[in-house]
Amino acid sequence: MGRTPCCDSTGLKKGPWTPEEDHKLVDYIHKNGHGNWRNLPKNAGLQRCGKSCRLRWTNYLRPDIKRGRFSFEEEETIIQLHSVLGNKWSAIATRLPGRTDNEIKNYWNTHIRKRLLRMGIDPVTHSPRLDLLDLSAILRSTLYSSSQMKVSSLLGVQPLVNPELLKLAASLMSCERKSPSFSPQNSSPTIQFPHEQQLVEPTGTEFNDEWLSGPILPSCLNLDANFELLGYDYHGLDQQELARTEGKNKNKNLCSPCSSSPTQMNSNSSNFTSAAEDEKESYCSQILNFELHDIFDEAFM
DNA sequence: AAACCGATCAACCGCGACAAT
DNA sequence: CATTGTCGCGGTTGATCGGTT
Repeated sequence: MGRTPCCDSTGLKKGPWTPEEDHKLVDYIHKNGHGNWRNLPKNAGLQRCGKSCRLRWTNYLRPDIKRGRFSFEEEETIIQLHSVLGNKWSAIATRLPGRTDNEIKNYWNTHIRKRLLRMGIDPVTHSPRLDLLDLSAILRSTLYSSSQMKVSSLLGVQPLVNPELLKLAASLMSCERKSPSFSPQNSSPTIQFPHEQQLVEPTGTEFNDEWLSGPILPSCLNLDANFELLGYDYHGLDQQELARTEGKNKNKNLCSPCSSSPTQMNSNSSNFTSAAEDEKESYCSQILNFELHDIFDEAFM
């Protein structure tokens, strides 16, 4: 590329638009259409670059723009689409009539992203941030129980903890240790549950205090097998775009634990109040907890 | 009242895609 | 095929505002 940006010309105004400039731009586009953005400012009598005019029009002055807070359904749609399309804000915007890509992007970064993080959901992968879960507590009790296993067997009673739990924990640890530089871009690990994989029996050298006190859960867990069951509604998505996006997102976990059919929730189209946001957060947390319980139930029982 | 801080969002910038030459 | 020009996208910035200290 390397060509000069269109705004290089000196003397062109930058910064916030005045009502007069807005009026000029709207008036010109209503009469002539925008046509060539590069020539538009000159023809419209604006001291702006075409790029600035296009942005002002598409993000602010367009008559079909819906302003105001995002509705419950809109936010849910954004989360669902983001889990499929990633940061394809323009693609997401085409499915939200009246909303611009810029508006959606801002809303994502200022509201949704933070809420997902608070809920322990990775806003990039839409999967639970298992690195935040405190498995150390589980492991401590497991370790304690494992030491009792021999005693239990000697006594002829069943151990209190499913030994598979211990195996899985060991597997998780070795996963973390083997790939400390793991990133979603260079790998697509999927957790292998005990019935699917030969697990390494923990030995005395593998379990130590460092493990129990350090960051416990590997970031390489991928629970997509379970989260796919949440069932996205892909209806209405352009299949070509999906295919294109899947190429870029193939290493990501394309699911959203806090998605659901809008009808399952409060279907009022009311805008969010802080209370409503709390309600939504709570709702999503419940789903997340539910799913996590399912996962661990399935894995350990 | 003033300073500080975080949230919000309009606007900018750089770059890639694609069409035209 | 290479170069040039335009458009649009996504990341980032910075002005503004409201709340808190």
